[in-house]
Amino acid sequence: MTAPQTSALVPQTVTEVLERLDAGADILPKRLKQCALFTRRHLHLIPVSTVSEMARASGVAPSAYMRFCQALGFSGYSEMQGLFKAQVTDFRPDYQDRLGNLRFQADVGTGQLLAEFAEAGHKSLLSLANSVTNEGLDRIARGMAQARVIHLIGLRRAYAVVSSMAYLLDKLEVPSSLHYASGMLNASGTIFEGDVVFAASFAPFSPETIRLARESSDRGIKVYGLTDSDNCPLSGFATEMLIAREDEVAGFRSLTASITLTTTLAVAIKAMQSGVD
Amino acid sequence: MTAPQTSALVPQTVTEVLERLDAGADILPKRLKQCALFTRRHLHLIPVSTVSEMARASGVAPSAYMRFCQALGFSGYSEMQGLFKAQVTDFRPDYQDRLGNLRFQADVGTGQLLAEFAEAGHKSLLSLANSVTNEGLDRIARGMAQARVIHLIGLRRAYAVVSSMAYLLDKLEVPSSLHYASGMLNASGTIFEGDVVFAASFAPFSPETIRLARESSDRGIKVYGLTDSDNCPLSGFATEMLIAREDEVAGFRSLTASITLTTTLAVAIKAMQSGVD
DNA sequence: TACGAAATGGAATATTTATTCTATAAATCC
DNA sequence: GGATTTATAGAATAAATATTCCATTTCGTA
Repeated sequence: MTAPQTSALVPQTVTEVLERLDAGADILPKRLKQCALFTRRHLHLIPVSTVSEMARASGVAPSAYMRFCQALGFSGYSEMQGLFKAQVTDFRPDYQDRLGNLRFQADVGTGQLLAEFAEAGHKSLLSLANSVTNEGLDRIARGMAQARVIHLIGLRRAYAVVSSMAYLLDKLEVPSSLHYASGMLNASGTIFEGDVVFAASFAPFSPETIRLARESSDRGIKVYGLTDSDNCPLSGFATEMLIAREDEVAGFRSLTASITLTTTLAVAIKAMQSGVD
Repeated sequence: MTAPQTSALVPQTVTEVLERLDAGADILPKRLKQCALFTRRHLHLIPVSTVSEMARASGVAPSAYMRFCQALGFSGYSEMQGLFKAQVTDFRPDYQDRLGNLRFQADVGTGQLLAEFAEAGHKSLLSLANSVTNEGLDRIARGMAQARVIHLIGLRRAYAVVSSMAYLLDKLEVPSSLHYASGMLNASGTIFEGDVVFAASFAPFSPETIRLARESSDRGIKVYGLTDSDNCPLSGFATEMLIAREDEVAGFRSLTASITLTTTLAVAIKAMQSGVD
């Protein structure tokens, strides 16, 4: 075994790069330390950037960044970039052969599954624009912006949707209240005139959600609904409905379209309350 | 109002590219259709591939792929690649800037806002394929599939993510436990050997999440992490990390990539427990 | 402060990669 | 079925990018 060189061997994994980056933070000279610092926090830029870009972003000359790569053990930038590009390239080597049968079964790997869900997400987002009209969304945002308090209701699959909305509305300082399952039986008592209800319910529809929304509606409270189906019970009495269909993979659906829609809605509500628009 | 030309203009968004790709599938000549087909399913490869690579993967000559880019409305491959690289390169503004940004661009309508969030969703899904490797996801699914109980931890923005995962795992009959904020101080007592922890934490990172995950890790429990940043504290001790970056609109982010990833993960875990794969 | 060693930035060079051109092959129309 | 347009693949060229070299500066040490 020869002298304990700091580098010598070419890093083979991202983990190894990280280790050398952290180790080098102390011993590297000024400019190279700058490179290490920036690179450590922007690893994701490596595959899509040129040396010059990484150098400029790190605040050094291209040749300095070059020496930085070599100090890490690579022959140059290309070799380092190759390691990071491989992360992406290895992801799906032979997709085209399997087009057609996307069944979630034995021969389908995990990466394939992710590719399928991503694809389903793209489709869901594209169809979102078709089912949601500009004016409808605008009316809903306007209606909800005038509420004293926005009551959010959603169970099961819809719970994540309304809870993300609750988080965002809270951050935006829009008064809202997230109704949990346990408190729903008598939640009616906390909903007053001037409030609005935003209820999300996907097929098969939770009776509790429907009931609470209907009770509110009966008392003259405006109810806005979000669903994934044309025959949602909410549409029988809701002031206005939103539809977000999710493409499915092997019978499973993500929440891409729904959460994109509710996120938009929350931001639009805040925008209107701020007097703009 | 003039007729909406199919091409002519340079696509400015991923959404537009997707639309033209889907439209062109019918009208394009043979080789260019091959390009469209492959590219549609491998959008994430564009930023890290050369024309030759994309051409070879599509089964055509480089010059054919070149014409394909031009048929889409780009001047060439570089221009198309630039659009996809930009998504990674784009700089994310700070938390404090959000309301300011919102007011600044509030003259855009609600429908425009939805289009922007949809576009951000497309980008996030593309970036997901860049940061998650086939093998990494596979290892994680395998590791979590062997757990006695999966403990889900996530606060604030990450809460919706873990709660949707909890719902799905429950439906799939995979033993899991969702940890809420209030119970987290002594939650350590409910996590035993043979369990695994799945912790989600986005910048700025919740100390509670990190602490509970670290405590578990110190006790020999396997911890898997989900974050949106290269420098998440979890990566210091987690067995394995997942990164899901979300593109943002006016400083606001949806949860498209994160939930797509966790949905995939849940289904993959179940698949492994069922003995397939 | 003066010396040597190490580090730096910009310019020169080599390599890779995008793009265009052209001859040949299909497809389409009359 | 021949003529004309359109598509294709490979070779030639142009552009971008990585890499090296070297004169100059900076740093550490005596």
